[in-house]
Amino acid sequence: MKTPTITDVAQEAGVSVSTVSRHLRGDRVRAAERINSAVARLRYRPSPAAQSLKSGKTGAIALVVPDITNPFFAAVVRGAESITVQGGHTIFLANTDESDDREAEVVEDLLTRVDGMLLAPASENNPSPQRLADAGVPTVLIDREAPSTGRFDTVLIDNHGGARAAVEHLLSNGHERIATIAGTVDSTPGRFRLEGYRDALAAHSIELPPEFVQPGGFKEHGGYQSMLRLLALPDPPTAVFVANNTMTIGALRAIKDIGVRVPDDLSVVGFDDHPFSEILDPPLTVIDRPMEEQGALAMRMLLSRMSNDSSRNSRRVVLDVRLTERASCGPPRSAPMGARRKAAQV
Amino acid sequence: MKTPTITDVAQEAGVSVSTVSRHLRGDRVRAAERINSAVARLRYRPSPAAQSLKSGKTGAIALVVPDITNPFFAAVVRGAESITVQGGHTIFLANTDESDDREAEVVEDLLTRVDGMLLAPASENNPSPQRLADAGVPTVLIDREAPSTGRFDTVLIDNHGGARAAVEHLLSNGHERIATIAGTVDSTPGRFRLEGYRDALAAHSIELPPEFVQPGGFKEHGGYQSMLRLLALPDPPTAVFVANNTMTIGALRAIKDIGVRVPDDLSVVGFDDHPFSEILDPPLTVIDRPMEEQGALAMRMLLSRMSNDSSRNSRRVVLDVRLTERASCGPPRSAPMGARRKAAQV
DNA sequence: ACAATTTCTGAAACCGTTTTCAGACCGGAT
DNA sequence: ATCCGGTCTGAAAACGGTTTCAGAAATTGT
Repeated sequence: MKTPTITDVAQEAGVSVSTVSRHLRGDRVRAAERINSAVARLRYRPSPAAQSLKSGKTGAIALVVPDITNPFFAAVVRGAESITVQGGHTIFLANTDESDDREAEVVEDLLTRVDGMLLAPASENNPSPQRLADAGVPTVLIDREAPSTGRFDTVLIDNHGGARAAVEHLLSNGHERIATIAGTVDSTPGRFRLEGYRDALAAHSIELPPEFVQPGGFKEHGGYQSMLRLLALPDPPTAVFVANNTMTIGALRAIKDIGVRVPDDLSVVGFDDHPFSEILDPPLTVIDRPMEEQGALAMRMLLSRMSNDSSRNSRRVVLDVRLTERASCGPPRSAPMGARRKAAQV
Repeated sequence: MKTPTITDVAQEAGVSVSTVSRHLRGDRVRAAERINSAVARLRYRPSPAAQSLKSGKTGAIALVVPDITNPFFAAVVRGAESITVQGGHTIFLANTDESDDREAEVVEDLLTRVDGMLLAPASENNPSPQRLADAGVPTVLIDREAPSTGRFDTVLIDNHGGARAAVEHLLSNGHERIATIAGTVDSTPGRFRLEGYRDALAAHSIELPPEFVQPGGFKEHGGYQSMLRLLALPDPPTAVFVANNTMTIGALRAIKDIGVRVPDDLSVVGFDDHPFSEILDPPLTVIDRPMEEQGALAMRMLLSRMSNDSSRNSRRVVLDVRLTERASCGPPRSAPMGARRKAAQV
């Protein structure tokens, strides 16, 4: 009934604990057969607590994300897992709900239980990465940068370019009154996607009222509220760039509630694909990116950081994004004919 | 640079390790102040490995689910977390991808690292629960039963009743040619939802060809394939009950690809709500259930099982479901006028 | 002021493993 | 037969905490 220890195995096999231990770690040992059968008979499993006390290693890696519900992070998890299977590390997954406080708790707790951490910080002025650095826990940041940038390996995507491509796409459809529902501005993707939006408009010398930038906080409810506010504007936008997938769900719900038609009344581009994007009516045009690869790459960098000399310079990788065109964009209602024709050709 | 140990703290504070330990566990101690400041100065954190080696407890609880991407399980996680915050347990989340093999690995690995486990087994003939019982790990099953049923605390929902309600709803709309896209039949929800479907039809003395039951394996791709097959039938169904949310996404994609209209050509009822259900066109009618509550309840049962005498009889809780009516159901194309009128009244 | 009682303290044992250190054993060469 | 190098072995010392135990210090009562 009680969990068997290595001592029980040794006794059962008639050897010393040292011999059992050695056999289990792979050394040649004369009593190999007897030990094997003792292990099997007793259903012995070494205690991770004892092992990690001795070795200082835990055999685990933490993966901390702001929102597991988001298919993007789910894909990151899958990507990371696919790499780790061989490495023999257990993955501990944790959710912070886009909250700095929750993240601090989670990180503080996991700190001592893992050999390394993959972290997507809730915001950029978040102390967790610094805390991890102080504690000497190898860390790779995913999708979001840290205050003391440059000190951490980081796997980003081209947020600025993606946002810009989204807006350019709307511009090429003849839109000028283009609004955005932005994420949390103090997170990397939130900040850069907003900048990309602004730069694209600036490049075309388009100036818009400040209400055309609505904060949505990366959450569905925020997307809903923001879209309601945009549609309530006296002179509403003809197109909207929504800075992530969950906010897009909320935004579309608002659109549906109000009774606005897409793309006739309003064109929409989202950021990050989602299984539902294709079955919407109309199917959603989005900025897409290699999600699983982002997770896999981060895990590879972490493993390398954990095994190799950990003082090598940190790397900052930026992956490309691309526009997946579906049917949620068209010419604006009151567009000049030139733009209409151009859009029709696409 | 090296992680400080309790010995370092003791030295810094000028007391013995025992005193430090006692203070940290809450005993009254004279040098409390000095110890506190030493702890702060050294940034000391007790080693979980050492603690758990001594105590036999790990302070962690595992939560193993077949698919984190599924908003249902995401909600369960949230529900479970909301309970555990006070209890001071860390949650380790793990994903098995609906695979018995992967689950066996994960469970085997987590077995020794946690004090208790919340498990949603991939299938009913899965050895993991037995393994956990043998190892003496307190376990609560979520949403799915185990082979040696009755030996485990379990939190289920009324799958049979839900499926039956879904089919009754379609029947009351005048449908008779009602198909189903079933989940994995050797899992609890898969099995009972299929039975509920069959019993509802039997109660109305409706007999249907075997092709009207399509296996979808709870995955999106399966839902897609199944729906394609149903629509390719020489005499296709006028309504479909899809046994979970991810398969519904696939099914709707197939419907869209083929060009069938909902609900005009085909009525659809899904199982489990999803953020996207409302923004679909038409919005989806589904069987809904208290997801977070299911997770919270399971966690409460696990904590009680872990603290109280663990030999009390096991409990099996079944939560109610309810039909959330939206717009994806209508009378069949060729329905008799009576049914049309009846449906119109709703 | 002294004894009886209570509170606090440090030394040491222990949890289950890995690893170092001598030494036992083996086969082969002399 | 003896000595040698190389394998293989068990005893014992860690790893970093908690807990028991006995004794020291503080508190109380007289």
